[in-house]
Amino acid sequence: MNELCGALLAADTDGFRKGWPLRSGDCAKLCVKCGTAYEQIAFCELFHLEDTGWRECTSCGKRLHCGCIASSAFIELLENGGVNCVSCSNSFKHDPSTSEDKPEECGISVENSVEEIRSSIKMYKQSCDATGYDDDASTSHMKHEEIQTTSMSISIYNTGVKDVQTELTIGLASSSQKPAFYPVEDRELSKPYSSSQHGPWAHHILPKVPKSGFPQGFDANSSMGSPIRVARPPVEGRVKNQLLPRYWPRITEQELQQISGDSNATIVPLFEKVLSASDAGRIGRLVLPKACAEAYFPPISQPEGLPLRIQDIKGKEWLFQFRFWPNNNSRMYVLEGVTPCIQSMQLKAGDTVTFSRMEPEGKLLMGSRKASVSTSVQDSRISAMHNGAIENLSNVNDYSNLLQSLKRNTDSHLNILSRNMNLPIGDAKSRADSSFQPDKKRSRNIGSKSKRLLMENQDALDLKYTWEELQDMLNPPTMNPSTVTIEDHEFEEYEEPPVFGKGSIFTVRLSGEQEQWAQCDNCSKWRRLPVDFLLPAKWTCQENIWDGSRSSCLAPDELNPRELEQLLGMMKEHHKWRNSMSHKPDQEQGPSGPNETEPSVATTTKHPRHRPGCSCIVCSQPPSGKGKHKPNCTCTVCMTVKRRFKTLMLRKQQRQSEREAEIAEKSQLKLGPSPTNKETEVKQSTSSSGKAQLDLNIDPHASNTTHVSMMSLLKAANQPLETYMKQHGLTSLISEPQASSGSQPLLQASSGLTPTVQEDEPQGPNHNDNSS
DNA sequence: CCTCTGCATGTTTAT
DNA sequence: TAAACATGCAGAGGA
Repeated sequence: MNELCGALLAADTDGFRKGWPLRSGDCAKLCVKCGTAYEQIAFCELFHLEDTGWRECTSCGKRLHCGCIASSAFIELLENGGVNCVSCSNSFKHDPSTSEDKPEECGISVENSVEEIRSSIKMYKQSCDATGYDDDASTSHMKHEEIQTTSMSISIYNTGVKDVQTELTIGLASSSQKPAFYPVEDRELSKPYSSSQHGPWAHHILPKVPKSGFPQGFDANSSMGSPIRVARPPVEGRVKNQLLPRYWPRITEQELQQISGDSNATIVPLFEKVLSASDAGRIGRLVLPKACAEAYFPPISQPEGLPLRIQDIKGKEWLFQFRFWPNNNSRMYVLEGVTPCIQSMQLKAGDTVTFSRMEPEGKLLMGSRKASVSTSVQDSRISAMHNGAIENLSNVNDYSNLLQSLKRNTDSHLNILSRNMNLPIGDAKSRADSSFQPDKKRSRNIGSKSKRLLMENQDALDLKYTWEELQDMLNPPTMNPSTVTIEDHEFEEYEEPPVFGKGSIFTVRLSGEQEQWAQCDNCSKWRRLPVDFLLPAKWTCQENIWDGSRSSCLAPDELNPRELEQLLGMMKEHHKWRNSMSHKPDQEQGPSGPNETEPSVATTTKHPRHRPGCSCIVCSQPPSGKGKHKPNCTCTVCMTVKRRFKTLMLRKQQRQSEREAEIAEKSQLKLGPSPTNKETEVKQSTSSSGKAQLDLNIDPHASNTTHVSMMSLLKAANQPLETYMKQHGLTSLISEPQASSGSQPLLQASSGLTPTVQEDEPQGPNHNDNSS
């Protein structure tokens, strides 16, 4: 039976398609011609139920039959032990012991009292009277005597609360005479999924539109911003299933008016598609969603297809070739010859083309929407939210949070985009706009299909963060680590995970002063920071404690556009340089540091993985000479050094204890010949080298230390590092042999302006020698 | 050599 | 895992 449903319901009969929200195939599951009931309800008039339209009984696993059950009220009922399916009227009383449903028993079917239902219906009717909304369409199908069950959705506007749409879903189970009423006005707002997938406007289910335009009672100039109609397109023709939401037309009032012009024609939005790079490219082929093509365009049996006339919003008629390619036993529909039209509309990848149909003549119409419209609408809605314009929404806080989260994500995305693409934030925003899609699918994976839109050139690819760079962004947790040994490798173990620090840019002024630049996560302005400041994952102007005049997002940017461009250019060069370094791992740069091609970004000269701000033990070492930190300095760098130094001391003591225990054990046993000195040496060397692979804190003096008490170590660890080093005649935390071996010399940046840094990583085979 | 055309293929998404 | 879709690509044809 199901296979007939879509086609039959598509018929313009009995007013089924007169009402906008209640359209054939939406909630109705009866053929309007024959009255046959169909069990499958692909959709309810609730939005976003396509993935929850079927719901299994939590006890028996039996599938219930109405999309309405996805509403929170219904789920609640379900969880309370049972529910009447508004589709088949069967009630399910769950018996977990038998895992069998008992249709003959009525479960908790309806929570709303009859009075509540009547009241709501009355409210609905009053609303219809007040707004002129004609409910014929919603009720006409009820005239069918054969109808046993159905459900309908009613959208009510301005029912006492300004700009708030109250959406009611009424399920009628006529056979059992048990109407089920589910107020679901909170549902959309409380479901992050909804908005993340379809944008914050997605919950607007607009009632019917007599012609073009929005229903009476809907304030197009309201603080809700530009009204966008998001409606599932009609189910008709050969479409077997509902279209994917991403193709649902989001038509603005302005667009509707543009399309319809002065005519009295009714505009039926069909579908829309975000242009891919291929679509917008010169090849002139627009790939049509299969379901849309088969649903709304003329049927074609030959690959050659047929010419199709489509009128744009300016009234200009375009002739395209609508055809298909055989593809994997399927078809791929394309509209050929769209380049002139695309160019005429000045569309590019990321923009959206919309397809509508003018009724009654059935002429196909083509509209477009620049990608930025979506964002601006979103923003306007956000600002509306912030203005409290819809504060009466019951779940406004959640919704607002959601929107702000969305915006944050967007901004964050823009920041990354700006950073990665070497673009001013405005340009990045522009590009992001072109790819911004509120669909869950797209937001879920920015780097997927939209990647092709975002990263169009090699430069952008070059600017992706490398794994090493990401490592640099890992800020160490604040807790002291414990040390675990796994297969001879020692690891610092933190209770808290490391966090990603924010990326930043390091520069050196002509005066020799080092600078770090970071971008505010709120306003995207670049702020100057101390070079040794470890950026957290998120950083805003408010945290700019070093420059009171720029500790607010309102403060002007310190960089003019040209300087910003230079800064980003430096970053780009820096990336390139680092990439080239990463491709030549064995090739060390000379002691003079970076070559001519290296930008003036201050980095270590020997190891591209390190830079000022890096938290590794080497980079954390306070700079010697000029700018040396004070012994009691509590800056992040010094604290990190102290912490690691303490770890080092503890580990040294532990190792010494182990060694002593081992010797004691051997001397006790005396069972076999003692290993020769050489063997012992080899053994220790092997063991040590094994650990040294990952040990950042090897103290070369450990082997010379005969006995160190824990207390003395702790004492040493707590005293200023300089004091300790002075007492032990140390000039560096790195071993003297290491420092003098020539394989890992102390290095200065070419400019001599970066902090003294040393490698803390194994650098090839020689590394083991240094630590043994 | 360039463009067009049709198909193939890899990627992403839905089920 | 299958379907949908974006895009690559080889061959044909024309400038």
